[in-house]
Amino acid sequence: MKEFIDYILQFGSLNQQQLDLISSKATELELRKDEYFSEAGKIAQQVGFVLDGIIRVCYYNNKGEEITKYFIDENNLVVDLESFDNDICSNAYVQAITDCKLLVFSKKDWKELLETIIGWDAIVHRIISKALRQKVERRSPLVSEDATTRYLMFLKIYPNVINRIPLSYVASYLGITQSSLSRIRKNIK
Amino acid sequence: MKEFIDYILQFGSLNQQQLDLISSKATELELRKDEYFSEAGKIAQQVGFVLDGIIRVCYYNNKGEEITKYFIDENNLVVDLESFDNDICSNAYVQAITDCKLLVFSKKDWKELLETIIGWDAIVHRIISKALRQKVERRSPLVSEDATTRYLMFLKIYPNVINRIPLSYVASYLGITQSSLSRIRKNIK
DNA sequence: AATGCTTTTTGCCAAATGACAAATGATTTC
DNA sequence: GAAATCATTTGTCATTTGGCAAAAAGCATT
Repeated sequence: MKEFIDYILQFGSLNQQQLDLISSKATELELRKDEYFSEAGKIAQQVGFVLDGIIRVCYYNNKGEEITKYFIDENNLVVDLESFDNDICSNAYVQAITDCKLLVFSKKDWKELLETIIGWDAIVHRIISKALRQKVERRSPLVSEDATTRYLMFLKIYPNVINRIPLSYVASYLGITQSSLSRIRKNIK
Repeated sequence: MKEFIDYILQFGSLNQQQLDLISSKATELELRKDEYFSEAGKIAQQVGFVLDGIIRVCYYNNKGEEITKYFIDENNLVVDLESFDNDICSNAYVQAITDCKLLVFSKKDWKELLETIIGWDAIVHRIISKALRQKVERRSPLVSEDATTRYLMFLKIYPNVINRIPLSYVASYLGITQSSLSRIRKNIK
């Protein structure tokens, strides 16, 4: 829980009472490797915070290829925002790719907190904005780079991820094939 | 001006008095093809709204290649947000790539409006969030696609742009060379 | 219409990446 | 610890894309 409080307080201040109220709504959730946090075709019902483990968000393009949009590792929020906010079906899978431990908030509790705690929605706004900006900054620049550079950029952005997840997921994030990535790694070492 | 009011009102409601106040702070700005709206190394000082013309945002990667991050066409906001909000030097050029007509707000006026008009900051929040989401949705998916598909995706996203700007800018947006793009176009027709 | 300037297309070849299959290595299960 | 399963590496070849330079096309100015 401390991790989550520290995380929040990076984006604004809240008093102890407010923090306690937020804490009281959080429950722990464990996900096994390969389990889904939320799924395409369903409406996202919860907000999570990754205490331990790695999550990925992926979808299938119109050629049926599985594309990993991004990874979420420890001390980050995980929520399928478009679906959660607008109560619409998601088109993405949010999947644990290692065993994970999360804090979760139900949609009901989350909305109540937003209405109850003064300043909380401003903090959430900042958190979401930063997450969106990160998404732009992280994957878009890959478009202009060759496969080797993409891999090196990945290593910089997710330094704690590479040894914990299958190579194929990294390849599908970078937009290259698994065998290309394998060869690239051989050349770098 | 009407265009801008209509744009705003998509994101929330304001009364006539509030709209008038906003309008009173806007000035018109014309940019000739190739002129900059804001530049790398400087601090963004204004928010713009494109009435006519096309703008692009670009930067140079560490190989010195010019990369177009995105285009902004009519009836969209243009602002180097990171720089504008945090008063830090930008690393991107915001450039008119056709002759442009803009509405602009000075930073001072923009901030005053945010403090004065109830609900305006919520609207701005929504506008910015949508713009960020668009950026994620538009360029990131290109990573997973081959050059032809990238070009087709570009045509869908910016249907009014292709015939008005140099091919080289499109190529630098799609992460392919100009000659490849030229060949791809030949094959599609 | 001739001139210069910019943009786009094309040709040629090299390099990078993909597709597919097989081999190797790692991990889990019984 | 043998078998089965899954992940990674490697081989071979085809395809795509890049690099570079020249030609062609388009545009503006005179």
